[in-house]
Amino acid sequence: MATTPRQRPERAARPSTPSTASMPDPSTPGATPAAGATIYSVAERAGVSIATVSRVLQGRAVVSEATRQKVLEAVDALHYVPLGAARSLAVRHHEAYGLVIPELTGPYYSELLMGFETRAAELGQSVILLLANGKSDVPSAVGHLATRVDGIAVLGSAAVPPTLTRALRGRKPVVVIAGSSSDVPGGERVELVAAENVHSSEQLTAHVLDHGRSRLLYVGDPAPAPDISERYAGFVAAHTARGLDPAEPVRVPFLESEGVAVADRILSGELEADALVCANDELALSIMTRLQDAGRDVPGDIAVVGWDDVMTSRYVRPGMTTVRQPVHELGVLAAERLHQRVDGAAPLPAPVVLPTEVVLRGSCGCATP
Amino acid sequence: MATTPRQRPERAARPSTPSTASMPDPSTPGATPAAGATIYSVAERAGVSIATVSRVLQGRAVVSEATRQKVLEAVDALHYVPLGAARSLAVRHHEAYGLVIPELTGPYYSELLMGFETRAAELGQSVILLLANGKSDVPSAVGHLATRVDGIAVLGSAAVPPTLTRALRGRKPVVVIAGSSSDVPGGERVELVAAENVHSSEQLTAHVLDHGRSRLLYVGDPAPAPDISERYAGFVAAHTARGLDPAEPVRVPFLESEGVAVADRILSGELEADALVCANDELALSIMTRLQDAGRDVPGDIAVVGWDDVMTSRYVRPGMTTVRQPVHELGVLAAERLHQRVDGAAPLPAPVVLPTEVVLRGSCGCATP
DNA sequence: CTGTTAGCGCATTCAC
DNA sequence: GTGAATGCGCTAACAG
Repeated sequence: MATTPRQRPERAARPSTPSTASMPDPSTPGATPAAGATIYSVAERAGVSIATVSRVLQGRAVVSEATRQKVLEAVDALHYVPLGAARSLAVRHHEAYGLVIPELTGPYYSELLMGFETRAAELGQSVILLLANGKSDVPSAVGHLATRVDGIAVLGSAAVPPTLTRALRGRKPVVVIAGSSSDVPGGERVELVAAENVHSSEQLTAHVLDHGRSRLLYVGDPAPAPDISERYAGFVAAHTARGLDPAEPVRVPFLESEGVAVADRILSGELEADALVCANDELALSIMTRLQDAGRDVPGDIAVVGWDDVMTSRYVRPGMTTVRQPVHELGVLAAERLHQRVDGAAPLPAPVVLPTEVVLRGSCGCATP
Repeated sequence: MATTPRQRPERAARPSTPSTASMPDPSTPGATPAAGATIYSVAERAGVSIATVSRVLQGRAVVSEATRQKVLEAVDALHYVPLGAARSLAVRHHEAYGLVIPELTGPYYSELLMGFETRAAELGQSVILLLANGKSDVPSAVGHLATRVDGIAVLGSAAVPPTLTRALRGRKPVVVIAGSSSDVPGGERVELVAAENVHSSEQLTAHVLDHGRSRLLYVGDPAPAPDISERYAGFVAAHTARGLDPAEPVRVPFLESEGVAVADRILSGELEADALVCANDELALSIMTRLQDAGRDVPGDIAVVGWDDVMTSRYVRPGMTTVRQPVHELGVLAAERLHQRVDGAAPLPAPVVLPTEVVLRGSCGCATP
């Protein structure tokens, strides 16, 4: 077979309108052409080459207004929807970023995702979401994700980072959100973005101590999530700074039901404390409510503080003292960094840390505003 | 140029290990090969054809254990990550579904998304998320999305459906979540999945009337969201059934700040009512709290009920009477239907409607549990 | 301003 | 059980 000009097989185009389609009525319904118009069919119908079709669709190169119109007309007459995969293959970019988070309960992940998606969209990137919880084989799920994105953002607490960063070994840019440096095996090309934890936790704990409390308990398991262990470190630091002895953390999962259980252990006398520093608001809220229902006075008998400033924290009485993180900004930042990296930028040598804000309400002992 | 067998340009493969890589130590770090291993480089390294590589990676066809190992070895020596776009182009499927929702505040969208992602993942599909709010040009964003997915699920209240379904005209399967039949212009190939609204709203309203209330107000704008207008229809129906005259809805956006404003209008006497049926919990909660802060007794002076059963509704006192929707299931269902459709199934003729559940707590006047 | 021509990397018949 | 060849639909030089 000699080198003949590429002959596209005439797609069984069975024109929906008989023939003289000189001025087709676009509003005519039911005129769906076979299926799968391609750049070739559009080009043919417009009487131009595929390059021209590509040009007007891309809007990059200059095309005469006349041919431009012909192409546009053909495009919507045929209901042409370009095949993203073909474009991706040609431009050698997926134009998509992956985001891996554990789940989507509470405002934290949602805000993160919103920030990420917003910025990604501005940058012309799609976002493919992967929820790690409940996936039986996370590594392979991540591997599959890597197949279709230019870069991946992972939440540090997703328990994926180690596996992930190893599996990808510099193959794709990765940014770890709210992770710790230990997530980065041997200086791989991984970046970190996070909200400040240690200092604000120390500050919050000190504030509670300033209220005259002396037997504080830290509630929540620091082990699985880097940010939580940082918060516990702050808790410890505040104690150490005054020569006090910090208690071991009460290691429970971050569930409302676990909060109730902790409250019961306090009510039964098993746990003793005059203040509770909780790993997040869900825990703090469920504990406080249970305590109150049992007749305890918060903060009179016992102070309770949380972390995240969820909506409920504004509605309960007393209001929940907590810490607000710039979660949305974290998402934005992650997308931004990913974009830089895909563009060829070198990974930032040090983690980017965003400031947090302690929100004082009544549950810590402050005069309720 | 005669038809010579396709000569792949030897990728500048500068082998990271000198030569005799007979038994390469996989743990050796820093051995990242150039960049972008392809199926060709893997094949070459394994001494097989690309077809064979494809076979073992796909796991479909039968390959001898020996060659299988060689391939696998080459794959991870080269850190081969297949290019999803190339696969998509070849198999003529994106293996991805799009989900279009307005935003991600509150538990509703999150649960929906979780359900959708979970089911999609089980079906081997990625999910590309598009948040409509804040996008200046939603139709084009959706158009771009259509470029890279096999099907799209849209939230009825996203205000996209009409544009969307028109723009896609049967090009891709679409399922509208919590939309109304009016979203489906002229019997296009669009499906509807939704939670029941009219009946449960009527039931909830009747319950409030049964508490002896007579001047009910519906708070929230039914116009933009089909599900809200259905709920208002239920509100109306409950009144009509007893020969009562339903009030016009108090048309406000679904924001806490708006709830506060509504409460203020009640406190000032501008609005008069002994019960408030709110379009969602956020509204109901902000109104109730404001009323209480001003000294009003809920439900004594005025009853308040919401919709969605958010977390806060369990924590406030009195507990918020509300309606729980099977949101997660809605997401699962949407993914499921999309998959069926992509598989060639015909669109379901009638909407699939999932049952909801009225949750009675104290804010309606019930003895608070 | 427009058309021709190569690939992009993978899955997939066919042969063998 | 394995290899050679072809095409998926699009972008991007390169000519004209």
